[in-house]
Amino acid sequence: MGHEIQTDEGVDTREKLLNTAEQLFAEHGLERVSVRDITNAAGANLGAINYHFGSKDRLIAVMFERRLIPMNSERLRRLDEIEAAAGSSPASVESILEAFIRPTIELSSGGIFTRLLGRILSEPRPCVEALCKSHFDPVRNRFDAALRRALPHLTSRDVFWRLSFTFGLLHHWLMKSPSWNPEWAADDTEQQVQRLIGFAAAGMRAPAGNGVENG
Amino acid sequence: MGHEIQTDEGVDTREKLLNTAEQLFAEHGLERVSVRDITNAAGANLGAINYHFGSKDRLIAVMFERRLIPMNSERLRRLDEIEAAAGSSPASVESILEAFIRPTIELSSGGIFTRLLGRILSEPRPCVEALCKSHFDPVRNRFDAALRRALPHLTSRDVFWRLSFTFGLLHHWLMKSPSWNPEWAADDTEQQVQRLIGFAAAGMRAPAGNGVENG
DNA sequence: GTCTATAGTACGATAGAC
DNA sequence: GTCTATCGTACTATAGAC
Repeated sequence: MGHEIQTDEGVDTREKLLNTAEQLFAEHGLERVSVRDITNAAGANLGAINYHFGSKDRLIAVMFERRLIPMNSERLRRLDEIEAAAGSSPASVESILEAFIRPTIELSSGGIFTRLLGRILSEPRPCVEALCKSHFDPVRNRFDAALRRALPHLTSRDVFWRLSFTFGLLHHWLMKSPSWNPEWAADDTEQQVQRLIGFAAAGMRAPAGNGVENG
Repeated sequence: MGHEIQTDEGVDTREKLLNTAEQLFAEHGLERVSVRDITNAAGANLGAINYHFGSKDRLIAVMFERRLIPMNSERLRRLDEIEAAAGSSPASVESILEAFIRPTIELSSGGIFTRLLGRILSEPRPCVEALCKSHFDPVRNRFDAALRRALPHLTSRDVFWRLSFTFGLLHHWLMKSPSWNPEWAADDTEQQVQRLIGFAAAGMRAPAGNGVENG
């Protein structure tokens, strides 16, 4: 890795630690990357993470929120926009799903954060589970409500499940998109978005289940 | 579902270690559970895992394969069966998906293994990634071929992606089904299977993407 | 603000008594 | 086959020189 002659003018240590942590965590997971790994790769000293963030957990929280908060804001902004445009009629399923999915991909910093996000959503680290829940629950509730309006023939339980499945396929895509299989990287971003939306929208519009009407 | 009064005669130490490890790993992940955690919870001594399995990695492999191998065999057996029953015409999308999904749930040992499987599929532990790949790739290829026959108007790339999305939503369901939200547990097994199949089949049957015909 | 040294703890694995 | 004691290593976090 490069020698930084002038650390002060390029990227400061704190920023460099965040970027390095993001890449290492995305690749190897939160548990298998130590603060030593990060500080070494960032060209900083061992104490740097504790000086700048206080602990490994707080570094993770800062690294996570600096991208997730703008992403969720953009999701909600887009949803507000399409609902306003739709006026009194409900927005289409496709447009609602697009409001969720497109920011996931467009605000992912070239794919690094998509993988990190996929990783983090699966990790059992206690400090992270609470973080995910607090950030995702309000967003989920907003999209759930929008989809209930778009699919009034479904019970709210149907919508709940189908939204969960949608998050699931997106989550899996986040984890695997860059590396798993060469074919994953063959389409461009726009094709990826269209494939995700097309599949999820069809699932959302599937015929309602038989007899389970307790939503 | 018998209770074994006599630990010495009912379940031997090796078996007890496997069962205890399965539960702890499913709950907290492979990295955050130590061999000490397992031997303590199993009422065995610290050396037991190394004596019976040689290492933590080998314990993980044995624990994983004892359930995954029968599960994959059953998936392939069911797929063979429905393809034989369909004769020269292709099997339906729903029946193919059911052959994959139903063994996942029915051979999950009351939900413990579903969560462990979901956990393990996300973990970056090197020994596990190779294990997953070697067990899943042949099964995936068989189902991919069956779905290409069932959906001849789709390109093979379309089928590849849609199958990936299907694995994704199933993976997410594996991870979250028991605990995440009280609503997840409200349906019985048969309803879960039908919801999963209904959503995935609709996604599989979605209109083909526009202009991307390079499969 | 940067760096070194190190405290204090937990880990996987092993040796050897029984 | 079971158990205890322990080795060597790696970790997070901190203290203190510069």
